[in-house]
Amino acid sequence: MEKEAAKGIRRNKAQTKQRFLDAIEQILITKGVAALKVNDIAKVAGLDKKLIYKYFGGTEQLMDEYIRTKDFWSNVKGEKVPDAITDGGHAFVEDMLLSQFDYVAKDKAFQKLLLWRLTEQRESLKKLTDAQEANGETLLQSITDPHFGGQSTQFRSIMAVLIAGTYYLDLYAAVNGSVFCGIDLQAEQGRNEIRKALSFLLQSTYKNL
Amino acid sequence: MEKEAAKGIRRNKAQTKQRFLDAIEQILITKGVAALKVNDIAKVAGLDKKLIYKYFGGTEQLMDEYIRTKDFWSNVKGEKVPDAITDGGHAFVEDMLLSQFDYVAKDKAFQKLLLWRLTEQRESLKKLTDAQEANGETLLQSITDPHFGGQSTQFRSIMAVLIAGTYYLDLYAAVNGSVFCGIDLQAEQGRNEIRKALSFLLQSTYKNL
DNA sequence: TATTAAAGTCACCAAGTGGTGACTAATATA
DNA sequence: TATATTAGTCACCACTTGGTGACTTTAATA
Repeated sequence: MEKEAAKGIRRNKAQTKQRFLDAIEQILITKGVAALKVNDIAKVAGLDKKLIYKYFGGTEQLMDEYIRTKDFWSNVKGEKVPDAITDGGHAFVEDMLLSQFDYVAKDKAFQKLLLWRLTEQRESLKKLTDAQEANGETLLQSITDPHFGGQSTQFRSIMAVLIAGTYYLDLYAAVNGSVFCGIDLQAEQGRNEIRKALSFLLQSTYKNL
Repeated sequence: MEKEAAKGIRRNKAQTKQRFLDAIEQILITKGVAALKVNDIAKVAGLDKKLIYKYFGGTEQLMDEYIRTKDFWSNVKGEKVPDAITDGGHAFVEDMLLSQFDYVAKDKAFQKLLLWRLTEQRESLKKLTDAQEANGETLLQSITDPHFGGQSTQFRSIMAVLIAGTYYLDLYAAVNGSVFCGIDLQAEQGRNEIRKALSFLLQSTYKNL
C-alpha cells in the first residue's frame, strides 16, 4: 500500500485532509468560530464527517491543526532586518507597525484567530501566542533594547499599546458601524489618520523617551 | 389584580425577570457568550425556561434587555467635567484614559460585552456603541477640539489608538498567559508600565501635536 | 368564599448536535 | 487476476437544543 504522493486522483488522503482545513478557514471567515460544527464542516468540504474523526481525531484536533498549519508570518516575513541600523530601529518599527495595521485589516482569518484567542483558552492558540512573543522578543532585544537602554521596558510598554491599538481598531472596523472616536475606520481617509497617529506617537517616543 | 409592588413574596414578575437578567450576567462572566443557552439560563436562574418566552419573548430579547439595562457608565459618571479647563483637557483626558484602563480590567461583564461586540452584529450592541460614541463626541467637542483646532482630527485618531490599546490589553490580559510585548499585563508592575506609557504618549501629544 | 387572572411547572416535540459501526469502492501489490 | 488495505459513504444513535401546550398554584378582588 504505497502512497500515491498526492496526485490529482479521486481518492487521496492528503488532499482530503487539506479540504477539511480549507473548509475550516472558509467557515471561520464567513461565519466565525461559533459556526465550526462537524456537520457543517463536512458539508462545506463536500465529504463525510466520519473522515474528520478518522484523519484528525475530531473537530477539536482539526481546528488545532488548522491553527498550527496556517501561515501567519507572511506579513512579517518580508520584514527582513536591515543590515545597518542607525536610527535605533525607528524606520523598521514604524514600517512593521503600519504594515501590521494593513495586514490585519485584510486577513479575515487572522482577525478571527485574534478574536478566538481573546475568547477561549486553547493550547494551539497559546502556542501561536508564544511564537509571536518569541519572535517579537528577538527583534526587541536586537534592535530597540540597545537603543533605549534603561528605558527599554518603557519602550516595550509603548509598543504594547500601539500594537494592541492596531489590533483592536482592525477588529472593530470589521464588525461595527466602524466609527470609533469619531474616526471612520473603514474609510481610507480615516485609516490614514490612524496611520499618521501611529507614526506620530512612535516619532514622539523616539524623540522624547 | 393589582401589582404587589415587588415585595419579597413568592410570586413576583419583576423579581423573576431580574433573576433571569442576573443569570445572564453570571453565565456571561463565567462561561462567555457562547454559553448563553435557554436551558442553562433557566437552570442558573432556578426557574422554568417557559418564563423567558413569556416575559421577554425569547433568549435573544432577554440578552438584548440585559445589554440595554446594564449600567456601563458607572466608570464615566464620576468623571464630571471640571469647571475651568486651562490645559486643553490634558489632565481630564489622562484621568479618563487611566481609569478606563482599570475599569475594564475589573468588570468582567464589560469585557465580554466588548468581545461580543467584536464577534456579532446586534442591534442592542450597536445602540450601546452609538451611545458611547455620542458621549465621547460631546467631550471631544467641548474640551479637546477647541484646544487642538485644525489638528483636532489628528488628536481624535491618537485617542482612538490609545483607547483601543487599553481595551485590547485588558481583554488580552483576562485570557492569555498575559505577557504581551514582554510586558506582564496581570502583574501590577506591568500594568504600571502600561499606565506610564499611556501618560507619556498623551503628554507627548499635548506637547508636540 | 368563589372567581379569575396571572405566576410558575412539567412533559413533550422537532430539529440539530457530536459520534460510530457496518458497509461499499477504489487501488496497490502478491 | 486475486486480495488485502485503505478511502470514503451511509444509516443510525444518544443527547442537547430551542420552543410550546396543557397543566397546577398562588393571590387579588367581586
